[in-house]
Parts: sequence; C-alpha cells; structure tokens
Amino acid sequence: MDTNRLLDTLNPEQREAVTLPFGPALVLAGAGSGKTRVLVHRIAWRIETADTSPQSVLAVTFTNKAAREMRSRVLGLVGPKAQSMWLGTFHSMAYRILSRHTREAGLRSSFTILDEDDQRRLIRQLIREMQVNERDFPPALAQWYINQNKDAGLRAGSVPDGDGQRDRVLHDLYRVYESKLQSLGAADFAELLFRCQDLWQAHPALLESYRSRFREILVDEFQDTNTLQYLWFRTLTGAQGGPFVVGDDDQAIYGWRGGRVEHVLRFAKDFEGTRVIRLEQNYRSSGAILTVANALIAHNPSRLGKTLWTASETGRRPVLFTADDELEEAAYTVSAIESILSGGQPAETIAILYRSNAQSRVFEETLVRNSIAYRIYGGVRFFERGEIKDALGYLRLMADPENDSAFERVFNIPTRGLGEKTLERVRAQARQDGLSLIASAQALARSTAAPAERSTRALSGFLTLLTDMREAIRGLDLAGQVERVIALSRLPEYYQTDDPLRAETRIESLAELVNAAAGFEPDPEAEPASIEFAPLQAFLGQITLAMEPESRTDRPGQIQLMSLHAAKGLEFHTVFIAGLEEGLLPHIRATETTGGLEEERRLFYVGLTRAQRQLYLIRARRRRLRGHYFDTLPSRFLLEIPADHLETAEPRMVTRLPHPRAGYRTRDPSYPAAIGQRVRHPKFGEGTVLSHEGDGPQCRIHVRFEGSGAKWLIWEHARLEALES
DNA sequence: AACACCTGTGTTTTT
DNA sequence: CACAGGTGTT
Repeated sequence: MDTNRLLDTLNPEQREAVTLPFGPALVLAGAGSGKTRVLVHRIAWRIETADTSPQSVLAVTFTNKAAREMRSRVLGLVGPKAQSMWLGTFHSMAYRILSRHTREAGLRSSFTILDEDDQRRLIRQLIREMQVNERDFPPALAQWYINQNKDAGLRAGSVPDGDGQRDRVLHDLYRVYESKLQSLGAADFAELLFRCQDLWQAHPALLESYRSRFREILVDEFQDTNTLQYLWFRTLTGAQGGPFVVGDDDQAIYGWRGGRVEHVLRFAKDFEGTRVIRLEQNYRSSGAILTVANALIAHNPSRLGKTLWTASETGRRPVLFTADDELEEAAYTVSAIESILSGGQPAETIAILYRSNAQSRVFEETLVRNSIAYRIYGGVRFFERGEIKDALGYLRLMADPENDSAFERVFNIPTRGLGEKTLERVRAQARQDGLSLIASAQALARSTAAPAERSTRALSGFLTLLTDMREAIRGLDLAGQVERVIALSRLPEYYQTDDPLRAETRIESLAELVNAAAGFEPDPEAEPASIEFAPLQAFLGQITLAMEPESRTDRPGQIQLMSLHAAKGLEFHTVFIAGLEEGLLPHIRATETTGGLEEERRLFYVGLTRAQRQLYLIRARRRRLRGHYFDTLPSRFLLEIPADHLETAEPRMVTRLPHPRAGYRTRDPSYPAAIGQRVRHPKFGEGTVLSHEGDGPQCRIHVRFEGSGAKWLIWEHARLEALES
C-alpha cells in the first residue's frame, strides 16, 4: 500500500509526530493545529507500516462523540480491518475490561453503573441511615467530596485525616459509601477505573496479557486527565510501553472535575525518553482572531509556552459590542445572525457560546420570535430523564432480578398501592436474611401473615408482573424486549394519567429508547455469554457510559447554542461569545483562586479559538440575575486584549426587534400554530408559541405561558385560542 | 398513598 | 425568577 498517502496531507511537524518510532511521545497541539488529524494518521501509520495489528491499538478520547468521529476517520484511512481497535473513553475501556472479568473483580455479572443521579440518591440514603444532619451535610456536598477524592485517585482509606469535625463526617460518609458500593456489587464512574486497577493488581498475569496486547496506546485531550485516569493509564502502559499522547495545556478546562494539567509535565518525567513535538500552526482561524487569542492567553503565567501562528489571511477584526442589558445582547446577536443568514451562510456554521446554560434562555426566545431554527446542547441528557430511568429500572430487573436499586426505582411506578412502609418492610427483611429485595419481597408475599392485606396483594401483583415480563421477552431480539417491557410495565398509561401535558414527550423518549436498542452494536470481542439476556445486559451496561444516543437531533439549518465547555473540540465559521462580564466570565466562584482564574481565561481562549472567520464578543452593562438587575463590569479578560485588536460595534439600527409577527405562518401550512403566535389556554392563560413538532391535529406545540412557564401541548387537546398581537 | 404547597438553590460536564 | 425536590396535609 502507498503509505505516502498518509503523509501527503501533513505539515512537517505533524508528519514527524505521525512517523515517530515506537516510544513515549507527547504532542503539544495548539488549538486548530490538526491534533485529531495527527492521532488518526498516527494510528493508520502504525497499522500500515509497523505491522501493528489494529487489535493492539487502544485509543482514549474525552467523549464518546469524539471516539465515534475518530473511529470513522481511521476506518476511512485503513478500511474495515481497523474495526477491531479499542477506541473510547477511559471509562468505557475500563468497563470493557471489567465486564470480561466480573468475578475476579468482585462485581456481579450484570453490575449496575451508577450515574451521578443514582450516586446522589444512594448517598442521601446513607446520610439518613447514619443519622447525619442533612442540613449540614447535603448529599450534593458529600457527593462532591467523594468524587473529588476519587478523581484524585484516593480511596477512602487513603484520604489523609483532615482536621475538624466537618472533614471527619465527610470522610466517614466516604468510607460507608465505599463499603456500600462493595456490598451492592455496583460501581460509580470512578469505581470502574479503581476496580480495574485492583483487578490488575490482584491478577498480575491479566495485567501482563493486556499490556502485551495493547502496544499502541494513545490518549487525546491529555491536559484534562484526572489523577485516577492518569494512574490507570500508567499501569496499563507499564514501563516498557510507548504511549502517544496529545494535549494542549492552554485548553485545560476541567480542573473542577479533577483534571490536572500537570499530567502533561508528569508524563515526560514518568516516561523516560519522551519525544516532545509542538504543533503551532493553526489552520482554523483568521490572523485577526488568532492575534486576539494569543494576546489573551499570554496573560496566563503558568504555561508550557507555545505561540500559534497562521498562514491564512488576517481577515476581519473581532467585533466588540456593549449592550445595555441581556435583552439587547440577544437582539444584537440575532439581528447580526439574520444579516449573516441573508447573505447565504448556512445556519449550522454559526454558534452562540456562553459561560452558563442559564444564559441560553434569552437567546432562545429571541431566536424563536424571529423564526430562526436553533439547536441547543446541554440540559438534561437522554439517559438521565426520569422516564428513561423508569424503563431502565424494569429492564435491569429483567437482566438481573437481584438488582436492588432497580427494584426500588420501579417498586411503585406506576403507582400500585405500594409505599414507603411496605418498601421498608421489604428492606428490613432483606437486611435480616441477607437477601436481595426481590427475594425478600417474594418471601413476604408468600408468608401467610396477612395474605389478604392490600399491600400484600399489591406486592404479589408486582412480583407476578416481573415474572410474567421475564417470561414474555424470552427469545425476543433486543429492541423487541425493550418494547415489550415498556408495554407490559404500563408506564405509558401511567404518564398519561399522571401528567397528561408531559406524557407525550415522555412516551416519545421511550420510543427513542427502543430505537437506541435497535441500533445497539454489542462488543464483538465479548465472549458469547451463557447468561440469559446477555445482549440486554450489554446494552444496559453501555447505556450509562454513553449518555446521549447517537446523533439524534443533528439537523442542518440550525444555529448552534452551547456552553463554552461544550464547544471544546468544535469549530464554526462565525462565533458569538456572550456575557463577557466580571462574575460571569470569569465566573464569580472561580475568581477566588489564581488557578480558578487561569482556568476561566483558558475557557475564554477555547471559545475564541472556535471561530474560523468571524468572531463577536458581547457584554451587557446590566444583567438580570434571579429576577433582579445588576450593573456589571466588563470582563477583565476584555481589558487584556489590546483595544486596537478589536473593532467596536455601534448599536445596530434595530436593537429592539419587532414584536412577534401576528398571524405569521411558517412555510408549511399544515402547522396549526405559527411560531411567535400569541395564544390563550383556559388554564394557563396567555402565552407565546415557541416551537412545534409534527403536524396536523396531533402535533405538539411548545408554549411559554406567562406565569406558568413553558409547556408542551397536544394541539388537538389543548383548546388554545389564537390571539391578535 | 397521593397531592398541594413550600423551600432552597441556582457554573461549567463526561463518564 | 424558575424549578426540583422535600415536607406537610388530606
């Protein structure tokens, strides 16, 4: 094969990195310098020239999305044989390893992965059991303490004794939480990495087999690795390994999540003979944008040092606009967007970035009023939605009836006359006999103590339902099982009566879950498990680690709205960064420490370097926060950019957008209501139509009501009255 | 057990 | 202000 093809499109530094001989390598890749490109080509290069089997490749990315993208790009270069490489997040790699050795790792064969929500629930329960004052130690605080330590690679036993009562209580909670996880045979995210480490330590031969298999280990976004991940990675690599890592210290923005930039330096120390390569040529942004970004980041004292340059033209200077308030901020932005769109630029190449998700609302409303389609990232993720968790509860009980947390979740959903009292009885029985909840529930239901009692009958009914369900899905394919379980659970009917307004959305989510199951591809290497419902089990395992089902709502023609964090790794022709004020960016809570401040500066830097050709920086003189207006100061970061690097924008002629156009209709006449239309609802009063899905009488429309907030309504049932405005 | 009210909270986010 | 989750009431 013509391997030159792999190098033709690279610059000298990229080429040097890609063709390095086996051995530790650190690529310091500036924003837009072709970092992913280098990783992808490095993998392809090793496969094609070093006689490396794709099987020996393990590449770690920060998100599942990045992993998918990288996989498809490698496949594009070397073809389907690359399918067998391991490519994913730290957690999914650890999970994959653990699930092959559950017994040795001391986990149940179908162990549950607790997400943040499950984790907090469990911690709350423990706080109550331990009779700790919930006011002084809110679950969220304990959770933060525990995760902070876990991210730092510290088990409860390794956390140094703090001084003071407070620290002691938290430490105790951590200890109890840890043993609770152990006894449940469950794992939170960090636990996956810990357990994997423990497994390797207890079974050196296993570690050896993984080390000799994965000769080619690569890590992306290295600057954001936390200590736990770093230690895991170092263990797997071993002293003889030659890992290839890529990162940019200027883009480290996850310190609050345990990420430690220092790992970049530590890497070169820990791996003797590390080759360091810098990629400083930026291919993304215009000269004027890059100048601003460089000027800003130069204010961070602790940097490895790196100056981005570009061969592209200077282009237009970034525009700075000062609005009176957040309404004008949005009005200016949207009006600028309108003129860009009218010039023919595709909407999906325009992004609005902000520090906190709460800022999105004004933009949403303004976009809606002007009938501009947008896509918003962030908010409640798919697998965290309540209805999905309900359905997953049933599914988990199918794969593993002894799963206690799943049992508790669906115990009384749909409501079936079982409450806290009955549950506590089951729990007590389980504690006493050392059995699972389901086993104790069966014992209670069978015991003749009070067979006619209402709760006993309800309990029997629930248990029968589970048994029947299990019977009914035997032999079905995965999607069929999911569908059947949802139907038999009668969750849809329950949502319908419980909260008719939200029912439709929820039922749709459940349909999405069936889709996700239909599209699920199991680990091809997994041994054919003899366990019943093995595919279901694999699906459930993967789900918590991949919180967003693949490309659900990606449609062209939509403006992109997201937080600065979420923008990492992306690029847009035109970028608006809003809310450049003290207290917002830098965020008030990050200004107390220099470390925090530097991270905020990097966050802004990440935002600036997302822009390819046009950049708008916007601030408001006053801003409404929790109902009150506050005067603001310009972000100190704006003052760090020399004034002549920016162009100051005059208020647009239209700073206040016209009111929603009465009677305005979208192009498709089958929509019964137009976006921006004023309506009245018999119960919720007056409101404005935000958007709609589907068409005809069954379509759902989203209305923001004054006073009662935004609601999804079914057109047919909503009895809405159109108003003139 | 179910519902209405009330209180506290409110950075970023992947896994 | 807006919402989630928790408490208290029926």
